[in-house]
Amino acid sequence: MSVSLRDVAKSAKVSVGTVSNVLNRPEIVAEKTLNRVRETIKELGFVPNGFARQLRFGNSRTIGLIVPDVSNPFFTEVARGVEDGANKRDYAVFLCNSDESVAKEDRYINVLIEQQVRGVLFAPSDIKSNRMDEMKSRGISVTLLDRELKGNNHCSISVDDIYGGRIAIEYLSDLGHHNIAWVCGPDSIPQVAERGIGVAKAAKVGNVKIETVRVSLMNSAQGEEAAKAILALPTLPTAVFCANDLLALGVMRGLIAAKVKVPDQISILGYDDIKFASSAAIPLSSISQPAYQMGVTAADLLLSECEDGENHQHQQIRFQPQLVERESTKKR
Amino acid sequence: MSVSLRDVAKSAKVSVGTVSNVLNRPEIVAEKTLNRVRETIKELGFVPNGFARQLRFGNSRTIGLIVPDVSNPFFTEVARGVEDGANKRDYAVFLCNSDESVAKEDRYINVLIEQQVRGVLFAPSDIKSNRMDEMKSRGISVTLLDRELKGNNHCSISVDDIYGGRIAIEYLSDLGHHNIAWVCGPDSIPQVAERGIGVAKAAKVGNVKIETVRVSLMNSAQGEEAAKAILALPTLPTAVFCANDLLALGVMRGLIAAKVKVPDQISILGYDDIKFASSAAIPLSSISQPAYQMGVTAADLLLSECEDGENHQHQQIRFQPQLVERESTKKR
DNA sequence: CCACTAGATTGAATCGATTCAGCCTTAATG
DNA sequence: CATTAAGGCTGAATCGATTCAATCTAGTGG
Repeated sequence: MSVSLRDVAKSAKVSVGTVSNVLNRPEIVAEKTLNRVRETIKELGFVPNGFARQLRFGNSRTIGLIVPDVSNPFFTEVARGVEDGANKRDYAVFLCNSDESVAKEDRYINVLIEQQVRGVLFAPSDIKSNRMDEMKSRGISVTLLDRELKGNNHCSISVDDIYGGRIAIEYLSDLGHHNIAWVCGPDSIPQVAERGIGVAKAAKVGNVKIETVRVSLMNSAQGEEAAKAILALPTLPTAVFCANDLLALGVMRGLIAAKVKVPDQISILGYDDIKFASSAAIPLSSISQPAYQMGVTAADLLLSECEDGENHQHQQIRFQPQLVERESTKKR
Repeated sequence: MSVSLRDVAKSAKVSVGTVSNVLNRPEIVAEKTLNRVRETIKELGFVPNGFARQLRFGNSRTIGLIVPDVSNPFFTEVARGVEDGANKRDYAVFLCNSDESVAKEDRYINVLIEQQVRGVLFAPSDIKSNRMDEMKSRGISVTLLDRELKGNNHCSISVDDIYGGRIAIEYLSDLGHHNIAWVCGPDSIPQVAERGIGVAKAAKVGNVKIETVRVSLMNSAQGEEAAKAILALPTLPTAVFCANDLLALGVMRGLIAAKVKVPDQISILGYDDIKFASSAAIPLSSISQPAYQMGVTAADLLLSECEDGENHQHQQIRFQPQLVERESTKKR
């Protein structure tokens, strides 16, 4: 069925060792032999069997990527970045969606161990998971994605959500808004909680009044609900900051439906800067996370850990979100 | 570093064969031995080395997924479906982005062959690629994604884009629109060309006048340009059908900016039904493709081909897109 | 007490690429 | 001509799990 190195050797009338050398240390093989063997390889369509190679080496050129859900736009971009970063170094990526289920995560970790991946990029749903140590002890490097862990046992890539919340309020405050609605989901989502902390901090410093409007799900339908709640507030805020863009778009729709002029009467600021933010009716200002770049960096970090081995220094890289100003926010 | 089956055997004072039997055919091992060996396995934290097993078996439990770009919303959903479908059968998925580059595709195909994947889900940028046959000849099943190939050598999963174009125009025509602008990208994109064929067919039957507005890129900025072009038309159409949702959102923005009432004066219909379509200022009516379902089905199809072997019947599955009616379209 | 059987266990051979000690040429040097 | 060195090349041993023919053990029946 499949052509083996031995077949090539036989066909080219050299030993297996020589064929192997042609592949891995061509410089020590005589020109003539080199060409002949290469010819034969092409002729037979030989591709080395990765298993055998990896069995010998004891490690592969693959990594695992465990995220809650690739179809979440943030992770889509991260995944794309990871893939590019890994590809650059000639690694292949296993895509694993955990759906926030620890059980699914566990199964995947087992699969990845069996596949002897070199490392894992992991956005755990439960940070307390002890399986990270297990992977470590099996020689599999682990880099945390979008999470951070106390101590210095792992590399990690995360976003400074507190900072993101802070610059959002600072920006709105600079525009002259001192009465702002903060539309967010449940605090059980760490990102929401952190952004909220940033909001509170900046509000204190800037002397801004914050009205918190909490919804259960962070989608645009709930955003419309939030708009209603905002309109029912005793004093109408002049700006709304939403914990994500979908909420913001819902709020926008709700406000426009109620004949509120955006941004003239109320400014709206989102979070995430999803691709469609700029395509909205009124292009949405948003806090952007460098998701793609995070993915690339994560892959880089993980693979350098894999390849440096002992003398690797764990790093905690924290990305700063950035304000993207569009048309949904305006000076008061 | 890593514990091998041999280590377990030594520690439990049995032969390697017995340990292997404990793992794979526990029913033929004596109760007492079974327990002792299992104990030892747990004690040493032994996990079998997948490479060795796969080297022996000659095949893995992995598949490859080659798409132009996972961050394209359609493929994001497909990928998610594929992952779920594969996971159900205990397969892991390699994610590969080709960026429409044949060279990158080629490199990935080599990687996948090396990894001895069981099968590949492939959305080739160039359908004429002969590497599919090569994979076949290596015993790797190939299922085409979102492409179809004459002949009956491959399974394939695709969408009936002609049908999609047709039902779009039929729907608009039923609403009383007989003067419709068709906003699309270059015909070199097969999907665009096919949707256009459907449009033309339905127009002929329904006696609808179609104005084609062609743009170079299918994003929302170009959609705004298209809106200008539409407004400059000698007779203003009463509906606009766009080749994808981003274009449609751009058109929507352009029309609204020009004080055209949507949908009262002009209806807008998109294509793809991206997640964000329902969150638009005026929720966008669109032609929806069952991307997630396509992914699941593709994985199923591929894996049943892998597992059935000889007696597998190639199937060409064609999904029908569906109209999703929202608020951007209205009876005239 | 032997023969026979079923059940349990063994361990060498296997998969395919890599490695490395050692062999074979050739060329250069004394 | 003998010696040495260097460059090429070889092929057995290796990685770890699986397989299967061969061996061993205990139990039953004659």
